[in-house]
Amino acid sequence: MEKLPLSFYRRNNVLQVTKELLGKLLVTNREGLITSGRIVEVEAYNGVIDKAAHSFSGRRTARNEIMYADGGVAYVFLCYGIHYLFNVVTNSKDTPHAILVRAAEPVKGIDIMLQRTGKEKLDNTLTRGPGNLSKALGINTAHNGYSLRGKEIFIADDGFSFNKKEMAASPRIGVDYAGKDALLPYRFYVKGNPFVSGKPK
DNA sequence: GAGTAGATCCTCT
DNA sequence: GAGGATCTACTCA
Repeated sequence: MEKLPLSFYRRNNVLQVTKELLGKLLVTNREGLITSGRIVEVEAYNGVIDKAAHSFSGRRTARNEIMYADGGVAYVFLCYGIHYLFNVVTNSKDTPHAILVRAAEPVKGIDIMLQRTGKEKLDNTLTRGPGNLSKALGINTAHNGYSLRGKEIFIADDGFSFNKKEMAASPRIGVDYAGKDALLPYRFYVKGNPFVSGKPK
């Protein structure tokens, strides 16, 4: 199992990187507790020209500052006061591309994830949707800016990949405020996977 | 099964 | 002071 190299994240085509994240393993290691999931749903946020992105038109604030960093770090923010959303920053410095990881299939540490989410047994709600995923993996704003090749949180390739026929694209979820950019097919997911969230329009 | 309200808090205007 | 890259539970049918 290999951690993805920085060159994977620092390419300039965020859509390509987004597609290639499907099937990779997202791993967290909190105080020795290792949990991981296979990524089955992601969304691309295309820098300054994407109205749905926090970085639209070059907006740069304390919150989204990390989007302007070199690719290969985590961007975590709190949404609706309740949910932490985990993003992968891509491309190079000053180009604020990011990928929202929306869902993963539990692989390791399922009992730990159940404990964190207060669930009794594994079902498809454990890591379905960005809020649940972060909760199960123990991700919060403390991880903002962390390297994705670090000890506590990283993304790895274990040689597995989904068949192209199993993947599909659709508009993104929950970004209706973005006008016509809300219609862009920037969401990629694995067809028929029970952990994939949302209802594409 | 579909539709809606409520939770809850940080960030930006 | 408003609202958000969400989720769940509850209503009504």
